[in-house]
Amino acid sequence: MRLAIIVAVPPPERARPADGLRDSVLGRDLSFLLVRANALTLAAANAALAEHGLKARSYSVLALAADDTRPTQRELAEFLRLDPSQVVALIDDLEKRGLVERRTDPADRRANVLVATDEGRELFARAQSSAHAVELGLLAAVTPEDHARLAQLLRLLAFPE
Amino acid sequence: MRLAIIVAVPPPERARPADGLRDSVLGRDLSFLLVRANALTLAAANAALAEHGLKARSYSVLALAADDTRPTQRELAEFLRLDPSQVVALIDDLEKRGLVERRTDPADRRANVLVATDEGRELFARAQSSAHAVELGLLAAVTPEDHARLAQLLRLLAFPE
DNA sequence: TCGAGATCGATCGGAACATGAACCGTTGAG
DNA sequence: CTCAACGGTTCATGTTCCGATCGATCTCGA
Repeated sequence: MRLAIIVAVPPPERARPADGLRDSVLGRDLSFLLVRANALTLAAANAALAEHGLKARSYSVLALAADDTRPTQRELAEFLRLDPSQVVALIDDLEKRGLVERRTDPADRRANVLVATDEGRELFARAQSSAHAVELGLLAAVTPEDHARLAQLLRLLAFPE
Repeated sequence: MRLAIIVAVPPPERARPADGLRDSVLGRDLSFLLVRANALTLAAANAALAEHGLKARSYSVLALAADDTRPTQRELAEFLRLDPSQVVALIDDLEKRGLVERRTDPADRRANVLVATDEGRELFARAQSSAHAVELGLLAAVTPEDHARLAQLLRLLAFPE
């Protein structure tokens, strides 16, 4: 008798624990999707980079130093969307660890140009393969063409003319 | 003579101020593109929401309250990728402004379920149209089909099975 | 029916991070 | 030569993150 009554209640009131939210207004909001995708991706990247003593930020700085574009700190700040004073701390750390060097730009002695040491390049190579592995893991459900398309579309958002 | 020597150096050493970085390793890195796209988008969204006294976070909470999924704080935290203790502060603020109410869930009296007041719904409607306008502005260079595709791909990243 | 253990929300404190003013040495224009 | 602007640094401030803990409530097995 009792059981019958319980079964009779049709709408489970709250069936899905948290998944229902995914179909809400926000689930269609690009800004929200960006925030959430970014949060998950960043967490995964930081976890993978931790074994190399890096985080996403220091990894980015090291990447640009290991590349042969010799960026000034100002350029790094603009590119990474950081305050110049944060770049100082980031480079201080990498420099203390011997991964990176500040060279004063001969063309403008106010500016520091960032270059990686050999040790920095080696560490970066190792970190990069960890990072790539993570990226592939996150995109397991995405075809290579869509992967490229996603990057292309994100570039439009990340670098508006 | 001197001039000749200087002119003889072929590579301009640093031609492009900061744009050269875009073509570096990172420019192909999905995680980095996400970070940067997210930073720009978030800044634009916050600027647009400021006139309504909201930020991206409080806007998201309000959106889910105004929707009729009656989320618990726990669910909000998981969905928005925030610490539960941060959700407390977010709701405190919205509740103080009369936009939102905590109702103890009759099915589990430990849990609070969040609902928007009429005033909250009205504010959300206004804020939502600001948010949509911004989103369209950011995607000016993207066709509607690509817009949809981008959302679809981001959803895969934001909600991995 | 009872009690042990888990869960929800709230609160607090310390760590990490963001933001902005003030500084010094350097640069480039007039 | 002077002076405003700029790159890098430092510091103070405010914001956000994250873990530990608490009281109330729920769940499950004995």
